[in-house]
Amino acid sequence: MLADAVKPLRKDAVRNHALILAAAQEVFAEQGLDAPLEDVARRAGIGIATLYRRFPGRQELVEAVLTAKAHEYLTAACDAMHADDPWLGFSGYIEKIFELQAADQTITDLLTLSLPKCANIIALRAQISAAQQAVISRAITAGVLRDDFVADDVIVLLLAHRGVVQSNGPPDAWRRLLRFSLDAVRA
Amino acid sequence: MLADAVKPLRKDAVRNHALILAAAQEVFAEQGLDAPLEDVARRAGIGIATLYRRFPGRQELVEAVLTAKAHEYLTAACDAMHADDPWLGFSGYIEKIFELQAADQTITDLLTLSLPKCANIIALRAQISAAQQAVISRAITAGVLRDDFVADDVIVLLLAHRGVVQSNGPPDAWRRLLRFSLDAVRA
DNA sequence: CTAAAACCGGAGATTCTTCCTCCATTTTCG
DNA sequence: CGAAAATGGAGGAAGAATCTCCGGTTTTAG
Repeated sequence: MLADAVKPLRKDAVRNHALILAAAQEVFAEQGLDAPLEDVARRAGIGIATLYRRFPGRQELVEAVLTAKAHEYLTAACDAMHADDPWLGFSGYIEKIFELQAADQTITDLLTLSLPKCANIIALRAQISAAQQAVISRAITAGVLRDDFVADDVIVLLLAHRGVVQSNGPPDAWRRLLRFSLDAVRA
Repeated sequence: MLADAVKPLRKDAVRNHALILAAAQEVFAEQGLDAPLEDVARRAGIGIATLYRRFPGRQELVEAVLTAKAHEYLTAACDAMHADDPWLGFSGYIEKIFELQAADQTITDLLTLSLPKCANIIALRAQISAAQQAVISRAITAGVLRDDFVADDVIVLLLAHRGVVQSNGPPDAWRRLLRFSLDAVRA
């Protein structure tokens, strides 16, 4: 493999690249990963053609956004792993990801969607899984989490949570579900 | 108000009316209330124009379908109210409506959607509410249901359930949520 | 400073989907 | 049988989203 000499982007191109990424984060968070790309361009304050020049298609943009999100998520899992108390670690983790998802539709996709050719997201996902499993195992060993709880249950909870968040009912209805969820899984 | 002499429909028209209704039940159950009406016509085996002649617009069709669903739902609530055991009544009710919703997307809409000018659905909904409240109150009084459980929590559970059902994960993931839900709300 | 190269933006062609109507043909019923 | 009622499918209207062309502008290098 030869090191390909990538021609450096012009500085306005670099700036727009960043603007697009930031706008995409916001728009995807609000509308989901299939939001119209025109909305992204409008929020970035640039033309649609520019967006297509920086990111050949939706896939590339989605990958960039999800990679950033994955880092955020991974931080939550690591924090939980290192918490003092096993139950606070676990429950804080669930609360945290519920909050993330309440503010950002893309979180569920991050864990459930299959991103075919995106190695770095797959790698991040593996790290998240590992940290999450540590949180779960520790809580079960400490006797504070029901012993039949498995990693897939986190996804079930996230899917359930999304159902509540996406409905247009009272904006804090999901806190009620959080409470139910924690009551349900505590040993 | 004069009694308006409604001209009787021709027998083929009556038959098609029934075919459309049956098809709409199936299609809406699978795809949601905003499924294309062409799909309904196709499943009914009739032309699109015929559908529009029998039902002027989507609204009328939706109301007809939801009215039928509401009866089904009301039956579940009444059964639960008359069950021998308060907990079995409540838990059986939740399980029943989860099953209904797993097979039929429209159930959530029935309780959450506002159907402006449809008196009979509003009436049915009131009956459902009353029966459901009886089931809840009885279970709380008997000390088998957490005493802060309210009617709106049923909607939270249904919304959560829908989130799981609509995801394209394992088709029985929702049973896991059912288990969590019942564990969470039992006193 | 100047000109080439890179970049920008938005109009608009394209495709897709759903809704709904027109009208020639078929079915029902007295 | 014949008139009235009903049917079905083609196709126009409308809206949403994707992606490209190209005239004009900004950056960069010599």
